[in-house]
This record gives sequence, C-alpha cells and structure tokens, in this order.
Amino acid sequence: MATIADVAQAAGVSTSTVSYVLSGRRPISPATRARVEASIAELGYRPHAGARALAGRHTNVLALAAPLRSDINVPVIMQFVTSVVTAARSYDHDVLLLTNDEGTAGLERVAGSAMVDALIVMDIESDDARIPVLRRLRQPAVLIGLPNRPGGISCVDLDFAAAGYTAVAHLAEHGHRSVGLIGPPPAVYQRGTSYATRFLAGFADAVGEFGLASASHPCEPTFDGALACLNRIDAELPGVSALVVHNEAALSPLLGILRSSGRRVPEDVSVVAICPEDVALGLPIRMTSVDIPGHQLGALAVERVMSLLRGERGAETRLLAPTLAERDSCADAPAEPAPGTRP
Amino acid sequence: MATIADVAQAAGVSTSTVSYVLSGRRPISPATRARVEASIAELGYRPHAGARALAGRHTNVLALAAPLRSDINVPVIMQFVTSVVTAARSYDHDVLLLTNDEGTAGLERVAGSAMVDALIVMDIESDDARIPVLRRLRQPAVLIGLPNRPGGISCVDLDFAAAGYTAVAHLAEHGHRSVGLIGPPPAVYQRGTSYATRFLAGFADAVGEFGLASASHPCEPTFDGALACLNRIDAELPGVSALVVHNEAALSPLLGILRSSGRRVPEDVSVVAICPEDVALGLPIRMTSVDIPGHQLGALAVERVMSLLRGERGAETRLLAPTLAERDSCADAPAEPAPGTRP
DNA sequence: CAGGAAAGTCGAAGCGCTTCGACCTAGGCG
DNA sequence: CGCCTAGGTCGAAGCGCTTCGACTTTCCTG
Repeated sequence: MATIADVAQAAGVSTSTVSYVLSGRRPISPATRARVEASIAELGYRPHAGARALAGRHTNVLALAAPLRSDINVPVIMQFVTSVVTAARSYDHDVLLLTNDEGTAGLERVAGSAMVDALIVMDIESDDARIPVLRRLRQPAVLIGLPNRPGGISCVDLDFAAAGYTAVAHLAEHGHRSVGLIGPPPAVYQRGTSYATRFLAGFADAVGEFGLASASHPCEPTFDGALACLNRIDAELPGVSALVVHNEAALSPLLGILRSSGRRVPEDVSVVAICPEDVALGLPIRMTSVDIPGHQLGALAVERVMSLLRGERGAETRLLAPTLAERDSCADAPAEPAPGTRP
Repeated sequence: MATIADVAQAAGVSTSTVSYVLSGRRPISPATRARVEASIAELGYRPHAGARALAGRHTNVLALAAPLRSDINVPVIMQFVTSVVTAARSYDHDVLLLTNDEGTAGLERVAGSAMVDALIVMDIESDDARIPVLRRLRQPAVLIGLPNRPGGISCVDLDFAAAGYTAVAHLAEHGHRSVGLIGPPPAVYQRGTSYATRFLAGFADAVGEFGLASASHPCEPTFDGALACLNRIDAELPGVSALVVHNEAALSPLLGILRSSGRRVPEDVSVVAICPEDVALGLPIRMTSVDIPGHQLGALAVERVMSLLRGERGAETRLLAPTLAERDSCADAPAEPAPGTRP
C-alpha cells in the first residue's frame, strides 16, 4: 500500500509536510495542500493505523464493554451499542467490542496494550469489580450505569429511582391505591445490577409517600415467568388495579395473560411500562411508559468520553430525568370494589 | 508503560529474545524463558498493539459489520455478534464493530488503514454492493448470508431454502392442505435481503411439491402488523389450518391474536416458527420451530476467517442444514371442514 | 576426532507515522 | 534600511515491536 513517503514523493514535499496537511497542526500553503491532497487521492493513500498509534499515542478507538448474554433486555442493549458506535463515528472513532464475561481481563488487555483511547462500560453493578481496575488505567472511562461508589469515574444513566417514583406517582394520580411491580429477571437482581435496585427504591419511595399498597417480584422473561409473577402479585394484592412493568420481555406475555383472563387494560388494570419507546408502541396497546432513552444515553456516554479525551473536565455523573409518556394503558382506578372481591 | 526493552534489561537478555519468547518463533532455553516471563509479570508488561501491528503486519483484530438498526430480529443479530466476539477471543482476536449504515466506507477504512486482519459481514443482500469492495481488499472476508454471486468470497449461513421447505413439509406430513406464511417485515424484502427470498423459494417449492394452497405476506413486527398479516392470509385462504412464521417479533402478538379469536394452537391452527431456540421456548406455547443457529453461525464464520488467515484454503460457502424441533405448536390437520365454513 | 547441524542468543534494520527543532523567506515595523 | 516575526517547509529522531542474518556453543555423526 501507499505510504506517507509515496505521497510525499508524488507531491514533491517531505513526509512531515504530508503529515501536517493531514493533521492540520501547522500552517500549510494552499498550493502545497492542494498538491498533497491530490496525491493522496490519486494513490488512495490511507494512514496506517498501527504506525499512527505508535507515533501519535492514540488510536481513535473506543472500547465498549457490553453485556452480550442472550439474556433479557436485548433491545435496550442493542440501542446502546448502536448509538455508541454511531456517536463514536461522528467523532471519527471506531469501537472495539468487549463482552462483559471477559470481566476485567478484557479491559486490562485492550487498555494495557494501548488498543483504545478510552472505555465505555455498560451493565454496571452496585459494587462493580471493574471500577478499581478502570481507575488505575491510563485511559479515561465512562460508565453507562451507576455504581455505589463511582470513585472518580464518569457515569451516565437514566435516573431509575426517579423513573420508579414517576411510574407510581402517575398511577397514584389516577387514584390507584395498590400497585404491583413486575421487575427484571431474578438474575438481574442477583448480579446486583444497580438499575434494578435503584428503580425499586424509587418505587418504594413513592409507594410510601402516596400511602399505597404494593407488591413487587422479579420476573423471568418468558410467558410462564410473567404468569407466575402476576399470580404472586394477585395473591398478595387481591384486586390490584395497577401494574408497573420493568421488564420488556414480560410485557407482551403479560398483556396476553391479562386479556385472556378477561381483565381489560386500562379499564380494569392500568399498566405503566419501563422500556424503550419502540417497544411501548409495538404492543397491542400503546403503552403509557417511562422511556429508557438508549440512544440518548449511548450518545451521551460518547460525548463524555470525548470531553475527557480533550482533557476538558473531570469525572461527573449525569442522570437523565425520566419522562413519562401518557398513552393508552392507564386509566383512573375503578370504583372501590366491595371488600374481598377477587380471591 | 513498560516496553520490551525494559523487560529485556530486567531479564538480562536482548529485546529480540523477549520477542521470541513471546511469539515462540525460535527456540528459547527454559532458563531464559523463565527469567523473561518473570520480568514480564513483574513489570506488568503488555506489548503495544500499534507497534506490533506496524512491525508484525497484523493486528489480531477482526471487523464485524452488523446491521445495527433497531429493526427486527434483534435477538438473532445479538446472537451473531455475541458468538463472533466470543469465538474471536478464543483465537486471541478482538472485534471492531462496524454498522452497516456506514456502507462500504467503513469496510474500506478499517481495511485500508490496516486496523483489522479480516472482515465478517452480516445481513447480506442478494446483490450486495459490498462484495466487489471486499474482493479488492487485502484482507480476507467472510459473509454471514448468501449473495447471488459470492464471487470468491466465503459464505456461511443457514440453508434458508431448505428451512422453508422443511417447515412446509412438516405441515404437509401432518395433513395440512393449505399454509400461510407470515414473513419478515417489508423492509427486509425491499432491501433484497437474501435470506427472506431464499426462504420464500423453499417455501414455494414445498408448496408446489405437496400440492398445497398457500398465501404469504410480509409482516411488520408489531401487534397491528401481525393482525393485518393474519387477516390477509385468512382472506386468501379461508379456514387455513397451518401457519409458518418467519418473523420473531410477530410470534408473540400472533399467538395472542389467535387465542383471543378463539383459535387454539395447535388444535385449530398449527404453527411452525423460524427463530432461535430460546425465542421458541419463551412463548406461551413451546413452538415447533426451525432453529436459526446464530451461535453456531457466528462461530463458524470466525473459524472460516481463521483458516483463511492461516492461508489454509480458498473461498467456500457453507450452508447449514436446518433442523426442525417438534414441540407443541403443531398437530394433525383438523377434519376437512365443510366447504365455505369461515368467511 | 573433525565436520556439520541444531539450539540459543544477539544486534540492527526496518515497519509508517508524528513531532521537534531548524531553516528559509517575506513582510511589517521602528 | 535592517531586524524581528510569522508563515511555511524540511530533516531527523524516535514510537515499540518483529525479524533476519550472524554468531556462539553444544551435540551428534561418520
């Protein structure tokens, strides 16, 4: 392939001049610039990334550690990944994809060998083992998620506590007096994934504040899981009129179950979903939902990375305020049923 | 950071010796090897990837071009991505993630600047514009998918024609005389994505061979889409007793629709799904399905890449035979209804 | 017991780029 | 009119690694 020397020769200049027209770090006369650019085009020259990384001390590559299990919340993760890649490209960076099950090893490897300029880490647990590792890397890192002790590392996330609160508040405003939470799969809680517990905390806050009855359970992302979860809630909260669903995969089964058991949404049961907008709109009922702004968060993470790379400012955590979109799955609570209606 | 020179000095050997213990390309005495490895561990030495790429002419990085739209088939894509990354790691390679909407530019960029040793490209269209580009790159490429003219590029994919045939054959064996196909979203066909048309071809073959009546329609991946699609099929094929669903996202809504309209699966309608196994198992009914072996295909693609990198053999296309798993969504056709039953 | 092969190690030459300091030329200022 | 400065360009020194050829030593083999 053509090298910078070939270009220099073709344009009748030195290699450093070519380098400067490429980087713009020194003034170049318009005439020279034109000749160099012509030669570059003619030879189809592309700077060698390795050589660049070696001499220039940066790679224009970001690492993205994503939870690549075929677990749940696949669509959200996809949104994150997509938006991170797209945003990175808009800053002329590429993305190296790491799986979370490489644990800290992957982070240390790509950072230690200078493959990447910075790291973005998703699916943060409350007490994430990767945080101390990230702190001692030379490259800056941004977390998508919120650990208990970020300890100097930048975070971006949806304010899940506020999301939990908002969902309940909305239901309370509609006069509901008891609300069930269909949560993420047990595995999510077991991992200590922080968004689940934060959401739960906000949920509980609101429940307390509004003086509601409540029940909450994790839920496997299958039809059977949704059924089991709903049954438990019904048992603990007979006649429950409001549901909060923080589990995308459970949404579709849940609606099916409700319908086939003759409970209408929203007339008999109001449902607030926590999910990306497109999920909320693809269901049989347009769901009132608190949006999980995956695209926004991914882009935000990249922006933070870039400003850290520019050395612009230190760590900071940015929690996006949740927005609740009113659609067709919520209604005022039905008139108070005679005590002891449904078993 | 520690460099190879630091390690060499600490171990009292030359840098080339360190390099040889790392690469194993020349014999090293056990004693020397031990000292070098001790120094490496002690200094926490990691070879600089850029320097390596420059001197060694390879990066140990693969490019993966994935269709990162929040489109449909998100779970399948996720499977591919996951398995490619995992398989790549097992060969000591990393994965650079490209979005398909960068088109050929991304491929040319990462290949031209020597960021990657090889490329894996997903979501191949019948007449994919990226193929001529890939052909003229210095790096080998593997397609996940099957274009009309691979022209010397390796392909791996499920044999979707056989999958379509298999699904219909299974239904025919159960005595069904008419079968509806709920296909991928229109956008998939419009793009000319080859798996959709190949599936359709196999479907049509079998329909012809078994002398069945059939109707097939694309289907938007929403509740409304599924409803509309089913209605069209019902209109064209009154009393249809068998459905093939080549659209994961439509599966759950479809089952809901069938149930709420009082059609039992499988007693009244048999359904064969084409989807990954976990999707087939997460639905209210354990679906009889033709598996889309995402994990297998991703791993296979990486294996092909590795053997190309080793220079082992030339292009070859590998189509995985479909396997149909009998579960609970298919039954024998109901007794022939009196003509003109359902409108 | 000489000759040669194999084992083990080293030095040095790049790989293709960035960047620093130096140099040369004009132009503006006192 | 001489000097300083800014603009524009060049040469060379790395960046950290791999690899080739060469050298030394050891061990067979005939």
